[in-house]
Amino acid sequence: MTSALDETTAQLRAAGLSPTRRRRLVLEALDRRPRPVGAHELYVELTQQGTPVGMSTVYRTLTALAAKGLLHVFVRDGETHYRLCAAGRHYHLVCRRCGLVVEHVDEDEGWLKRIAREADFEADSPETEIHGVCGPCHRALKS
Amino acid sequence: MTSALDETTAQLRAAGLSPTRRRRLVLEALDRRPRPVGAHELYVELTQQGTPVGMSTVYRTLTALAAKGLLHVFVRDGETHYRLCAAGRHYHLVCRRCGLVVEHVDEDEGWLKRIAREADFEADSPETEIHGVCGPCHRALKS
DNA sequence: GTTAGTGCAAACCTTTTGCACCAGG
DNA sequence: CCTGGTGCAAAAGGTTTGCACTAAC
Repeated sequence: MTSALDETTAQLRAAGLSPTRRRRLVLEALDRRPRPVGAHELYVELTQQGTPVGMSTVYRTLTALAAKGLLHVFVRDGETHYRLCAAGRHYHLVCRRCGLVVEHVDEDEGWLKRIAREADFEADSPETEIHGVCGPCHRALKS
Repeated sequence: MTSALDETTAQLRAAGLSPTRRRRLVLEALDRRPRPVGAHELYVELTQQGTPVGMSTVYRTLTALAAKGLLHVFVRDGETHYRLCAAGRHYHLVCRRCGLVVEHVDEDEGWLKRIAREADFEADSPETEIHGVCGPCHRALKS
């Protein structure tokens, strides 16, 4: 069966993008990644894996997917990185050492609302970024 | 009296940077800004105000001040922006419309610690970023 | 066949760097 | 003097764009 392929196809359709070969390959590559990827790295991966893609296609696809809300965007060392995102309210914990991003769902839904109210903000995007060092990296640094 | 000048001088010395004319001017310009400024904008401001400065000096000064912890760094539309920062634990609320950044001190010190613990992170930098729309912008958008 | 997608190369923009000059102690 | 700061111009990324070609319905 071709469920993986079908799934990316469905995702693209749901986003209102025609499911072309390149787009599916980009989405599949993203699907395998635990942490945000830069356009160039993705380009190299797809090219080496025997799928020639133009840089512009990579950029255009990533931009389109992000605009549709399928990807989260992170900036790391002056380079934009993208990662598949879960829907719904959650926070992002970003490791500044290895770049890992953990999506954490907080049970205490009221916290963000309270902060926003106190600061006179509409915190419409719950994708709050918390920066630090992930557990594995922290333990590696201590040793 | 020249207290303003003295103050930037003191800030620079405290940061371990010799208080040159250019650096003081950069710091003073930042002091007048409620929201993060990009290097180019700062360059234009200083130049128009009759103080010729090289772009490289602006960049080098901003980088140095940020490295010393005197400035917070934000990325907006692919351009790095800098703002004088308060010391101590606080969150940043960033308006995606006007770029305003509000520093909010939360009384509930435990929240961040709890999130970090649950996600196995060391949230060493309390300068968490919350994105949204500030009150004035939100009201402007509704009208 | 018509419309959307793609590749290439050039352009763009922000930021960094090399090097000669300058300033301040 | 001598060291660090500065300016200029060039280079270095990363990203976008114009245009001709291709592919999919």
